[in-house]
Amino acid sequence: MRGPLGATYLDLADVRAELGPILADEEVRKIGQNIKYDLLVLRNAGMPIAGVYFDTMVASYCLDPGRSSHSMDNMARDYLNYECVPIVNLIGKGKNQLTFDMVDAAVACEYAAEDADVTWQLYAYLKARLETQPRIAKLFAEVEMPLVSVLAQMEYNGVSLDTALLRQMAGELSEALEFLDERIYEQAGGVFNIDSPKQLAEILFDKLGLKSGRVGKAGRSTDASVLEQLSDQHPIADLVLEHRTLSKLKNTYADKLAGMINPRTNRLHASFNQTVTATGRLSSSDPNLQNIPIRTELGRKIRAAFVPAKETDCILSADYSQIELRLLADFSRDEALMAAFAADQDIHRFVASQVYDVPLAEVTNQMRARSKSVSFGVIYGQGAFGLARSTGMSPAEAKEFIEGYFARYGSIRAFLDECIAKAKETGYAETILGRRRRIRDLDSKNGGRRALAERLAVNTVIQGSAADLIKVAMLNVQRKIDTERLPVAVLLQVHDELVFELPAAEAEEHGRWIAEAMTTALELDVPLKVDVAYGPSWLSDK
DNA sequence: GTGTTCACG
DNA sequence: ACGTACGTGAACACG
Repeated sequence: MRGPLGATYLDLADVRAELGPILADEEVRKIGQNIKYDLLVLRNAGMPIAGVYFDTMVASYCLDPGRSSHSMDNMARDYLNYECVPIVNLIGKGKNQLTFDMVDAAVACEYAAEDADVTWQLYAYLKARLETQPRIAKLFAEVEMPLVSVLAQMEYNGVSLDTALLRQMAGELSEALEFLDERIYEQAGGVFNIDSPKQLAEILFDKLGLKSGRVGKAGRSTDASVLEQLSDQHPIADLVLEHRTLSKLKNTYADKLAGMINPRTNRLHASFNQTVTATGRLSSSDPNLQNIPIRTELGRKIRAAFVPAKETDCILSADYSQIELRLLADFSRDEALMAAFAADQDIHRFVASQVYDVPLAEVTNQMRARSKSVSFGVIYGQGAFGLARSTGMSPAEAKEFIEGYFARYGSIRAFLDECIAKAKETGYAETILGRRRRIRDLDSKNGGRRALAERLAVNTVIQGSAADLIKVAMLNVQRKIDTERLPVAVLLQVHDELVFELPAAEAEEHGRWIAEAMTTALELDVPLKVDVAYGPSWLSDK
């Protein structure tokens, strides 16, 4: 057939008739590069795929999650010593770029053939490498490959948004910002671009003569921590902080989200990326739905716009409680910590009572907050300086507190040391399911680099194991939805949380099995806990 | 394209 | 003396 540009192209009905049955045949194993994309494109073109077997992008990620790119071109260059024909040769670039369906079929065929050939060769190469690493091969075959289809389903589901609410919020934010603009210009004695850190620094530190703090490559920092320091010296600091908060909310969320709704489905279909992070976590993009505000009252309201499409449905969220600390307790086998989780104690209160050596009832809010900071700090490998900064303690106090913490939790110290020792010995940090991240610089003579490597060795084990856990949970949840044909749609994964759309009348019932599926995803010696909340939007109180 | 800033877990 | 908590993605300014 002839297209609008005179190019020949294939008729969709012909393609569907020819390829549809093969693609739908479970017995015909599918090998591809970034198969999630094909799953979505072909499903939307009336050709659902079964028998998803081997994704070269996902295989490469399992073998080396720290690699900067798992694109076919990049892998072909590194693994096959082959330079692929750049797609720009076919479609050009910039504003006159074509889409692939506008390319003449004969030209497209040549390109597609290279694509298939290179993917096949990558498959052979990656399969052989996987065969030398049984745990990674198992992780790939039993977790990551099945997850491809789950993520495709999530992306296909998308999420419904209350656009009127977003518009209203954007309007209110605009008004508040205009008001703030005027007051900032007043305080600054002139108009400037508040969004330009460079111009803002000139106003603050040159024109108004405030004392500058940290300096970066591009000049004096104006970030939130600096502005907070300045807030008792000049009223402009708080105004700028407020301006930053509001413009972030407006530009990144209130204005943007509605514009990304697919007019065909009336829903927002983000990407959940499986081959991006070094630790095994997913990432989300276009838009990122893993960083929707929650920490402040105002920002949190954005979540009210994440709604079910039908009035009879609801949004249900299920999140792991203290997942990383539970893993830390399990890995370190610290008896007191394990007992505290077994008894379902408020873990930060419990730790505070032990470190300060006071009865649970006498733990103050400050004691609890400090213990919470240290526990998080442990997971990230934080030192006394960092703890001091995050709690407001003096560095000496912080140092003392950390010493007290490890005096009480010697087995945690031992676990951290073991993570580092293992990584030094093997060159890898390894998660509960055998996912491996290469850790360099553990022997570096540069103290800073070595310390960073040690933090990575620890953090990767914990963060990566939590990622393994929720991936298994997602597989179990989607499997049950499919086999029992339940009216439940998985919408989002936010690292320790899954978000669903389901009939409001059945929320209790579905919440029960979802929590069960999540808590039993992996067998640990520490009980896992999942909090479930549901309501008319993602805002729903917990 | 890079740097800064800030949203999340 | 040095930097100083892990993992992400996006908007904006600037050259």
